[in-house]
Amino acid sequence: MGATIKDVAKEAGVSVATVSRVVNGVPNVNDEMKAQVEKAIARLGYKPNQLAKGLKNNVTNTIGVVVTDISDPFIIGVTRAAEKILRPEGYSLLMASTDNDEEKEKECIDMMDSKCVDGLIISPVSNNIAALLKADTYPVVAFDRNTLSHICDTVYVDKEKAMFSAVDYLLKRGHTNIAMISGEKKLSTNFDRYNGYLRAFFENDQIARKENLLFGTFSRNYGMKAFEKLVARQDPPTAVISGSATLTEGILIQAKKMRVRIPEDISLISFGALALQDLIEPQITHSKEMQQEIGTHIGEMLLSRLRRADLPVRLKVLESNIIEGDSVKAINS
Amino acid sequence: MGATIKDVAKEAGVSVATVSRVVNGVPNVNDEMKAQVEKAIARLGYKPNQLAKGLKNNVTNTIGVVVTDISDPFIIGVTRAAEKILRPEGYSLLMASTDNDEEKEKECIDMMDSKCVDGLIISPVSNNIAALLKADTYPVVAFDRNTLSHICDTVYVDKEKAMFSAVDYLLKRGHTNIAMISGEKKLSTNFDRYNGYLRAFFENDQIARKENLLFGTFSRNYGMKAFEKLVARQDPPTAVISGSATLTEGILIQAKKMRVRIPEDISLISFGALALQDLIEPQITHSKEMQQEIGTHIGEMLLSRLRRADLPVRLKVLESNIIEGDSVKAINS
DNA sequence: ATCCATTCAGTAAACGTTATCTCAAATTAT
DNA sequence: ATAATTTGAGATAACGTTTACTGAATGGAT
Repeated sequence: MGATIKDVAKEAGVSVATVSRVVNGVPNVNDEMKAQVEKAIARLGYKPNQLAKGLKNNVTNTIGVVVTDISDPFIIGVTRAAEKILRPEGYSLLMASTDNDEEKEKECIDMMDSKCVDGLIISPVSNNIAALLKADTYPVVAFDRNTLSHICDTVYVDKEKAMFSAVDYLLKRGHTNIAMISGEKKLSTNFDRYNGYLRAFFENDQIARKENLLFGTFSRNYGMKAFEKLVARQDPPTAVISGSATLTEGILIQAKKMRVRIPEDISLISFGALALQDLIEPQITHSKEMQQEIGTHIGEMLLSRLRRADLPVRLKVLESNIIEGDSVKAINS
Repeated sequence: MGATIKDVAKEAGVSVATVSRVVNGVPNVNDEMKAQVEKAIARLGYKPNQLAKGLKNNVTNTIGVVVTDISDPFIIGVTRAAEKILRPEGYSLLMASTDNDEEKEKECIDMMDSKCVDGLIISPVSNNIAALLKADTYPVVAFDRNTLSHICDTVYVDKEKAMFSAVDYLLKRGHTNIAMISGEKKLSTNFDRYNGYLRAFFENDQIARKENLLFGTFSRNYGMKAFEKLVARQDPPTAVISGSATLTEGILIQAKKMRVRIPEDISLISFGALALQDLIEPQITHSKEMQQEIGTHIGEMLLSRLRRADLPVRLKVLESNIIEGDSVKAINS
């Protein structure tokens, strides 16, 4: 334990109230005394205890971040962008991974709550945490899911539309046997993808086949396994849409291993670019992940709500375009 | 604010002391009363306020992580591995990026201090933060630097040896014009690289040239710039050693752009593998980064010291081998 | 010279816990 | 039946802050 306010008071020969006033820049304190206190503070290296401050003032200058995995590249990109906004305002980030486990997610939220964070950034797993998250009590910003958009501020990319665009793009180029490989089925973001997929088929007067929709986890491993399974089918798809950059990595590794050429044998569209896009053949046609934009919006939404709690609940929907590469082959007759 | 211990006491018709006893599993409390209190807790959804607990007990169950950039892949890998060890023990991570700025680093440490973290994980920037970091007051584990190894527990990879191995490997294959591209010159990890580089030349009876040592930042951008500069020289190096995976990415991108073939035109060894190693031609000869091992050791060291403060200061040195790929061409006569 | 504002600094209660100290009641030993 | 011990639960101080309240001293207006 470092020096406390009491030590400073004694050292400077004043009361603790005076020290507190000096520290917090409250007016009505004599210049001479102020100088004396400041000298004592410097001498003792006094730093106010944020725990005590938090207890008294209900302010911790800490923002909780509850996500599936703090080492997921997409999550990190988002978090880092949010940190860039929040740190200059004095906030630091308390991070916890849920590993896509609803039980752990509940624990994380409870923990954040009992550590009295000033706000929370969350990409929810469970579909019924609305009750847990007392979003009316403190600022909460959700991202990458839209299940909470009526409860708390939310920023997400319109995945329905992005998926629609991707499927439409493929259908227009003659593909109809189009597989989609994505993460956990229960996530709203995957329900959106599903809807976009169906709508594109519907609008193009084509029939979607349910065995072309593969859900697993957003991991390199699942990308490999799912792709392997697809290729082994009697009627392998002519095109695959990958739900995340991590999945795409797995798909590409597996394709290389099985000597499946992209796009000659199978076309590919990815949600999210690869970290090393520039070095890889072919360039992958993809829909932008927009980590920066998402993180920045999260930071700004949180700040504005920290300043004014009575704002209406906001929903920021970002749109993602398809960036063309060379991973799609047209197979029109 | 949720319910406090007082509310629970009132609800259950007992004193706060009794509630506290129930919550903390202190014996000597009547079963009937205990049941009553537990019911009240459930009814009110009471969760102990960690701020108050921390103030009273000097325990926050929070570990600070002070690193150059929380979005650096190496740092994240390490942090995530440490989290895997620490979370099950009830600790969460408070993270802050220093951006390699000594001033910011000081602020981060002060902040962690005033937020009363139970321990600190740090990869220091400044060479004289020993005074700041009261490592005798609370557990500190440093990594990726060895400047603090006499002050606090440290885990790092022997970069001197790794660099020696890399340079030796190249010299033995006929290279003598060997460039090294690395990050910030002031970091101890780069001084170690420098020493390893020189020792390899010395032991092989070769002369090292100072213009072959390039220091900048651990970023993709610097990798590109530095490589461009090297290639443009009158006597471009026949081999390049890259100080990190991020730098290697930049180097490869630049090489492709300039149509420099690896290893035909220039050989390459990288500190750290690429995320997509498997997809890239050629396979890059590299020295393992060992994020997992580092993070795990950090977590374990921290835990053991949290349990026993009086352990001697420990230094865990990991060794990294060269993994051969196809990015080095022998040029022996 | 008296009164009223002002300015400044100290006292103490409060934030939500825990733990020590009491003390009453219940149990055991005589 | 009484004394000695054990058990169970309440009151309260303390952790390090902030802030409303109190009050002394100064200064200006009458």
